[in-house]
Amino acid sequence: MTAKLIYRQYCPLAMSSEFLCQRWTMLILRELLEGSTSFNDISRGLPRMSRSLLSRRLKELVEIGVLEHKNKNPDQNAQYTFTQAGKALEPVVMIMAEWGQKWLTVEPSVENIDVDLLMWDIRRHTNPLPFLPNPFIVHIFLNDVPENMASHWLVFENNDVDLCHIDRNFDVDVEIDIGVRKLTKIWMGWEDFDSAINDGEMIIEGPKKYTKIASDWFGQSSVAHIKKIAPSLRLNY
Amino acid sequence: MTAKLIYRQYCPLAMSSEFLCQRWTMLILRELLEGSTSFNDISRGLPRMSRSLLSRRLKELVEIGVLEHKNKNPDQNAQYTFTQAGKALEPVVMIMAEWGQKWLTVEPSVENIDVDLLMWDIRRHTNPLPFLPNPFIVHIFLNDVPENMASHWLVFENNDVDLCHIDRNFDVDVEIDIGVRKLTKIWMGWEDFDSAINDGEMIIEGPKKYTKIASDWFGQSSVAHIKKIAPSLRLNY
DNA sequence: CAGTATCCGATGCGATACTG
DNA sequence: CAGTATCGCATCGGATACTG
Repeated sequence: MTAKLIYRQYCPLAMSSEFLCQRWTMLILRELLEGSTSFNDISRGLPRMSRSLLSRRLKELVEIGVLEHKNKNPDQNAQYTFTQAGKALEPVVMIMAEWGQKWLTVEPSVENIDVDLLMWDIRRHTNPLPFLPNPFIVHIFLNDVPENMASHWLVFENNDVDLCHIDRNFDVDVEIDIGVRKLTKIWMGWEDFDSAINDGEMIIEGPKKYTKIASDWFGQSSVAHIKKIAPSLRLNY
Repeated sequence: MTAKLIYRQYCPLAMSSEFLCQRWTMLILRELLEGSTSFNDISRGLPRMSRSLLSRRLKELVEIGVLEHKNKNPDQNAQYTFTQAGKALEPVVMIMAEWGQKWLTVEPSVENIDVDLLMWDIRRHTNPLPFLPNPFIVHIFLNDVPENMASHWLVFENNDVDLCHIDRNFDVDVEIDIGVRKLTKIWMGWEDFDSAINDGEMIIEGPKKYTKIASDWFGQSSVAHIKKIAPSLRLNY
């Protein structure tokens, strides 16, 4: 490793931690696991990380042998992918995420939600079901953020889903009206999709055949299936 | 948390990482899992960590709710123990350790072994078998370190094992002569106990009924059972 | 033994600006 | 799009000294 070693123990946890527990490293691995491969996509998932630091971390991970950097010479399609050893880190990332999902309070994290990050995150977990029309347009209106950040369109097309922030005069199929914190909680599995509709905090309009299975095509976070512990037992990190 | 938040994402991996991936924190958890509960014992397992930082980290972990601090008022037997949430971190620690055990090269870590740390680590995994005499004294002589650090005695007594650095004129039952790096490798499961004896790098003397089952009472690291990948595939962290 | 307060120096990191 | 170099400051953490 290019960086200086801190722990210098023969214990494998210490060795792993020397680089895995560097700032941002676990989250970079998460981005890769979520499917991002390009520098800009990874960066988009880590908006509070400086690009220069991301560059350094990726380089370290490549040097160590966790990642590979392909197509870096031709100026097209450069991408970071896991090596075999890197792929083996998936359970490490997942189990740490699952622990957090189960044990941590959510209140601090839903203050000051980064809207773009949330929508980016949602998009990559949507399910372009064959049953849906092509294209299938969903307009999400966030009713509690500044107007210029409120509208987002999910464009299900050709078995893929695009995210758009500008109104292209879409022929909208389904309209969703919701607060950004509520949306986060639903997407994370912290609150129930249907009960949000029933209590009126989420308004969803469109042909019933699409709205009634909205939770299917909308998707959820990859840890949404992990149940949280009772609120009184949750930790305030 | 008293410290400032870095990631500020609603992602549970990010939330967990806010404190789990602080410097030294994973290793503190390891110490607790290895059975240490007192400040000094924990510190002994982390010789390169300053006590003031350990103090701060423990305080943070207590504040978050991962640890409890018992008996801190009376000046006796103060101890740190896991809460329910903290105990649930065991798989997180283990899986990260197991990944390291499987995938990382060992060469950097066996340069400059901290002898006291190794012996401390060995002691807490020894097995005081009922079959052994009481007391049962093992003298370990490290043949490649400065003379004043070479001798260590394991004292199996009353179903417990003590570690001693001073010759108390012990009535030694078993004598072990070995290099410190070789000892580390055997203890970590990186090399085989018996083959080390056969190739002469480890000399063990005493009644055959004790020496032939030496690997049983000597014990091994808690990740020694995880097999390493082929050397050519290992990562240089 | 079981910590804690203070001090100050190293370095990690973000901001900015730049290249191909 | 895909990074990299430089600069300067904030903060992290080690050393030291101290307390109960």
